[in-house]
Amino acid sequence: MSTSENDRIPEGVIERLPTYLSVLIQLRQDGCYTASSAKLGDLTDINPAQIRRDLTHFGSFGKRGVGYEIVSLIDRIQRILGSDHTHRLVLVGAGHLGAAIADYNGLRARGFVVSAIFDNSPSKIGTRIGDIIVQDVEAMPRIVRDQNIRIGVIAVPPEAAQTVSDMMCASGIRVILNYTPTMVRVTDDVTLHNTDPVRELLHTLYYLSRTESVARA
Amino acid sequence: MSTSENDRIPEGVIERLPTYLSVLIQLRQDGCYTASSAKLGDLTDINPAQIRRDLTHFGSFGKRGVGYEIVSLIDRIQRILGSDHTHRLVLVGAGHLGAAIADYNGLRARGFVVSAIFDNSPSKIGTRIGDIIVQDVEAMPRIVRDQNIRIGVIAVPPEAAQTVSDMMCASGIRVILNYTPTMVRVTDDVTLHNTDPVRELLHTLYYLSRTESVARA
DNA sequence: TAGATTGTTAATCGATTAACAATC
DNA sequence: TAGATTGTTAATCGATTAACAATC
Repeated sequence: MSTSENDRIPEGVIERLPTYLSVLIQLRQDGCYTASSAKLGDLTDINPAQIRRDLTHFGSFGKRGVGYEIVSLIDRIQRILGSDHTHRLVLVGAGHLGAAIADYNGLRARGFVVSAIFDNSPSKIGTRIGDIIVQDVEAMPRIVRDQNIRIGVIAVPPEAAQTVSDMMCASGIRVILNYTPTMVRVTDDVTLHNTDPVRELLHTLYYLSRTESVARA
Repeated sequence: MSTSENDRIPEGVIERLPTYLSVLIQLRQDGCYTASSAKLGDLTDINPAQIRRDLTHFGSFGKRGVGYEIVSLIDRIQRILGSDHTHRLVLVGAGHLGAAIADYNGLRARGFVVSAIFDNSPSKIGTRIGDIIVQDVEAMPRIVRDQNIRIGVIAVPPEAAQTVSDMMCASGIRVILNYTPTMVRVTDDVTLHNTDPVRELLHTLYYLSRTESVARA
């Protein structure tokens, strides 16, 4: 019964890997060469034992008495996640939110390339965002298929989210990042990730009222 | 040992409440009056038993044989989360992302009001976003204190995130929503929520490569 | 009453953590 | 070698779920 690669990996582990990656990249930029699980734990608020255990799901990457070699661990995690090569994505919605996503340099820095931007408004179609020309959303399915693109980002008004999602599912998109508050339904072979600022605010609000009750008491 | 209110509530429960709220609001808009845990489970992909159990942490809101009365459950959850009244927030960063957040109607619809928008660029200060005039970020601490605002949203370039976060912590902000990829450090009395599109993409990427390996096999 | 669905228990499952031998 | 830190085990902790009696 080996430690690595065989078992199904808990979702929590996968969720933490990008966090490790962020911290490691920051550490390397700060000039560090190695990092112990204690240091990573301090920076991420994750228990060091858990970090070590998470990593052993994929192999043993550290040196006892030393820690983890940052560059090589970055490389390992990137390979695990599949971010060791470039991924193209399509973006639907050329409003402020779409523009914010397209402008965001961090995407390219981490291996994501916005291949095309779509909108359905004649006032948007034909305009540029960065160096990409906004196209009619009707052209999306063809481009997704032709270029074999698997990631789609939804940044349209909430009413249009389900329609766009349906188009993406039908076109062969495999991962959807939905920036809309609408709870969209997707086909079984598509992974959906919702990001709703309001839902996040509501969640933190609970803790806000809690700490204030405590302060009152 | 009563069922309600006393025990510490698991974080997972609190994370799911906003999801229930979203679905309930959609159901009511669709003209429904009651919803069973089975129906909610279907719409949220959450196990019905878990939904019932989550709710009993706070009381018993359903009618056996009938389900949950939607309006009253919405009301209950809003009270639990503290979203039964309006919350003001400040937004720092008047770029595309800031504009997208400020423009977003869903905020107001769920009880959040953008009280002020700040930037540090002379080209932004004095311009309007919606009906709010962008102010110099230097004015932020005073306004937060004077208006007793407890929620801050960071939508600035990554390099500036820690500085803005520090200012917010020092001003008395209690909840920070960070839309920057930078992992900021906050004081102990502040709740931080990070939203990084790249981190979310990386996370879903893992499942992408997985399903494709399976397809190959 | 009969049918439906909750609230709740008890069993399962899985994730987190402390501890330590292995080893750099 | 002595000190440090990993990899890994075993114990703990908590969350999920199935099942069903209570009850609308």
